Amino acid sequence: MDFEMEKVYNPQAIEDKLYQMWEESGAFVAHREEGRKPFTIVMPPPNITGQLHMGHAMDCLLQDAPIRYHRMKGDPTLWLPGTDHASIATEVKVVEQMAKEGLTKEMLGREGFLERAWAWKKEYGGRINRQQRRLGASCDWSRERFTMDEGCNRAVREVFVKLYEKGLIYRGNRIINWCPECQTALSDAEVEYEEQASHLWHIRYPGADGGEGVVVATTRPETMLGDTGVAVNPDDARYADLVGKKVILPIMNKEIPVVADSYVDMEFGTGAVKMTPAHDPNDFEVGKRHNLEVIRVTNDDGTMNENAGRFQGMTALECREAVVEQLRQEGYLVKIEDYTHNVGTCYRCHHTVDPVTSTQWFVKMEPLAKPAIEAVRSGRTKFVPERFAKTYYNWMENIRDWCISRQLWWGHRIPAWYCDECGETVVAREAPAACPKCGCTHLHQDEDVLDTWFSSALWPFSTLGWPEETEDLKYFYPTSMLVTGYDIIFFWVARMIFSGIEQMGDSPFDTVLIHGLVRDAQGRKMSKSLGNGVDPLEVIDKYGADALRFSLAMGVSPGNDTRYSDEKVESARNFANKVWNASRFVLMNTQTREAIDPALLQLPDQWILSRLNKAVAEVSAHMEDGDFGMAANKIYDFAWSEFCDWYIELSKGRLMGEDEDQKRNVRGVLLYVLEGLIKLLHPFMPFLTEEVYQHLPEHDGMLILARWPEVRAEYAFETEERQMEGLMEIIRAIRNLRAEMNVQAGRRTHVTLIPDTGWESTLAMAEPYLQRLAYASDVAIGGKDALAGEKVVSAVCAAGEIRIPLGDLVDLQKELARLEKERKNLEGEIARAQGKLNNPGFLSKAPAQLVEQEREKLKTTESMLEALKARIEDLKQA
RNA sequence: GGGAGCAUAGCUCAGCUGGGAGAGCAUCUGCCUUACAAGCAGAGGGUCACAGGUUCGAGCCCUGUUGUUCCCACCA
Repeated sequence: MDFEMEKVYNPQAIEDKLYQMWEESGAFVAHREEGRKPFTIVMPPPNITGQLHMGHAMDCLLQDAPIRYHRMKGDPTLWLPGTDHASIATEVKVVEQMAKEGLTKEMLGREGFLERAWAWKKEYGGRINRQQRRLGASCDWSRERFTMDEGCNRAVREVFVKLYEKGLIYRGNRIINWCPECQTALSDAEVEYEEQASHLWHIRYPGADGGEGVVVATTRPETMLGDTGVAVNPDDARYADLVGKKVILPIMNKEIPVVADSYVDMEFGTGAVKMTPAHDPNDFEVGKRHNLEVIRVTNDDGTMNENAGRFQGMTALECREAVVEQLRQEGYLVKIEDYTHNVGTCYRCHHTVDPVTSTQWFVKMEPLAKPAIEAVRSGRTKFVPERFAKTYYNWMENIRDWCISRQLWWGHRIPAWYCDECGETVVAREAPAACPKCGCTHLHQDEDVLDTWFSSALWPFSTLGWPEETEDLKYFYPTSMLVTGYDIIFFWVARMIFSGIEQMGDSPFDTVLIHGLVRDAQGRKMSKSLGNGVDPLEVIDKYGADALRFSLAMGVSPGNDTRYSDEKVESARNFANKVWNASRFVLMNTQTREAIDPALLQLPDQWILSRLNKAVAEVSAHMEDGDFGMAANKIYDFAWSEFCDWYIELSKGRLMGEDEDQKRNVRGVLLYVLEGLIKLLHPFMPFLTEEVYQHLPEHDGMLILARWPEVRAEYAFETEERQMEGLMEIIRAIRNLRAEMNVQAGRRTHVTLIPDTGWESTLAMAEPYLQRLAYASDVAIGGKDALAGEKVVSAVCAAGEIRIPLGDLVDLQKELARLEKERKNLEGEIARAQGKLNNPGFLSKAPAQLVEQEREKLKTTESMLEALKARIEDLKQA
């Protein structure tokens, strides 16, 4: 051996070095090759708010594996990385950071605040890049983007102006979700509903004519201060007389009308609903139909405003208590019921959101949603697994206009200017010099920024240079695949699809691969508040990046959640070590590359070459389907259970033997199979496999640039595979006999084999393999009367019968019992096979191949049973 | 209210278009066998949630039931 491979694989020693080698070599950089279809993934940009978590590690693996696979297949391959400014999330973090220094946004001003935000971006954006490198992400850093870089800014302004000019972006006063904590509007998607135990307050609004009036039920009594009407169902006989009349709003002591609207459900509550158009989307709609006044009673910070009278300044909850108390005192409170309902909360800070009327910018969704739905329905873009398309349709078909303005500073400022003189609104790509209407130069820009998802929606083409007609854009758009979690289908996937269709004329992806969440060992969501998050970098420090990656791939099925556990990573780490040591073994014996001479191949060689062929075919198919869990399992199985457990052991005899031709040929096979194996494994364990590749004799550069293995027709050995399986069964049976008889591990025993018809030549060459793998001192081929009169243990396999003379170790009764048990097994199997074959339905309807297979099985089993019975008879006579 | 997922070995989960139930971990037994004790060999362990149905044949397809998780809607 002309190098040192440590006995235990040590990832820490090599990972950084290899990543640096790849990056410096330019191996990750994509090249356009006209006329060839590229494989492209645009990375979902992580937020710059913090560091990567397990979900990112999963994301990373599920993109890096197919990227590396396609690169090895020789496709022009681009994985474009980047980060997201994450408007509201980052702003919250920066504000928190400032608060520790006693600073507020107002103290710094817009400019000063943005400076701090950019400093934050520099620090955390850089940190995320380093973390991705540690995970082994083979993305093209030369094309790295940021949602607020100059190109993305241009794209955002371009889209905004185009949609505005088409009438698809408008400004209006409507009900929106207001977060009093973040002090900004939110889109519907940014509101999370949480179930809360609360009450249903029944309040009497007496008639203005001195009548009884109505009793309304509400979950938010404090909003009554802004009530401007009461609605009942037009078909409700109970209130027919009241419609058109007025009732008195308690506390405020003002008259409000009773209106009839079919929105009201007669069955619920009292059948009469108080109308607060300023604070409820449904009331707002009803109010519009009946010309009800809109009175807002809260401030932006969530406290009550001047319209709340003596309650001004209280928080909503304080106000609720005070209002209820006054109602009680004045006799208007009829009853209080326990009631659980869902309360909308802000997805960033989880404070209760306040639905309020407010002037904001909106995207008109219906015209955009239609073609986006069609793109998926027609199959242009496929969701994998398919069921997520339903989630997508469901959302898109019921979509409401998208509120895109945010009262924040960190983000893309809305490209709208207002004339101070005439009030004209100007939407433009660049700041206008003068008002186009009145010609004055006194214009001020809209203070608000855009929803962070507005820029994310453009990511698949803004990153490729749009609105510039760049070569990259022409060549790489539309992209091949999007990989992301099911939690952001609404936020992001849907919006990218309609934006791509609107701006580029085509959906941005061929496939949307959806994965599940990584949960903790108990199946809980990883979260900061629970403190159960696992830092991928700590896992990498402890077990290596390859182990983490492989553990994420193993046993996952597409779209399903997985649990993280140290045990899984440990198991993957053990596998890495196994492959490392298998490589070490092969390389200890291989200084040069030996050509394989087909004429010299023996049964085990043919078997492993044929098995590798099948592994290559299966893994390739799974990589194409995006079923990386299946691919990883297949590789694991092939590497460990076939190559290591069997072939390496089977190779040792010849490797250490005298036959130079065989020695050379076995080395050739070992190296060929090892090389195939590490190539299959490379998308999952890039570091380990590259390191091994670097040690291969006469290797051609870097594994990352090497070609994906092929299925080779000359290495398809069906018959030999079956013969080898027969031999393996014999070896397992001997090991089993020895274990059951408590034969000392080191003690070699004579073995006699009695071949079944057709197995003579296979068993004739079994001796060296049995010596090495089954502790045989020697192997004799015998007839039915072999070892007659000796104390033997025996077993029957498909290939033939095994007899081992064990002298005094043999307990006749025990041996008989064992054989009887085996006989029962065989008889059971025969009964099952016969049952099938005697069933006319099976014979006529099952595939012919299957029937034939069943017949073969029956024949073999019958033959085994016959041998077993004879053996039992012999024993009984003795 | 609508929709989706899951229910398989003690635990975590695989199981492709229906054709004799698998892996990892855990457990038990024996091994430092010259790649690997992060290992090797052997063993035990399952009414595939329940009830029907389709089929020659069902873990897989259909219907229903139960339990469980999630998403959407938001009747105050």
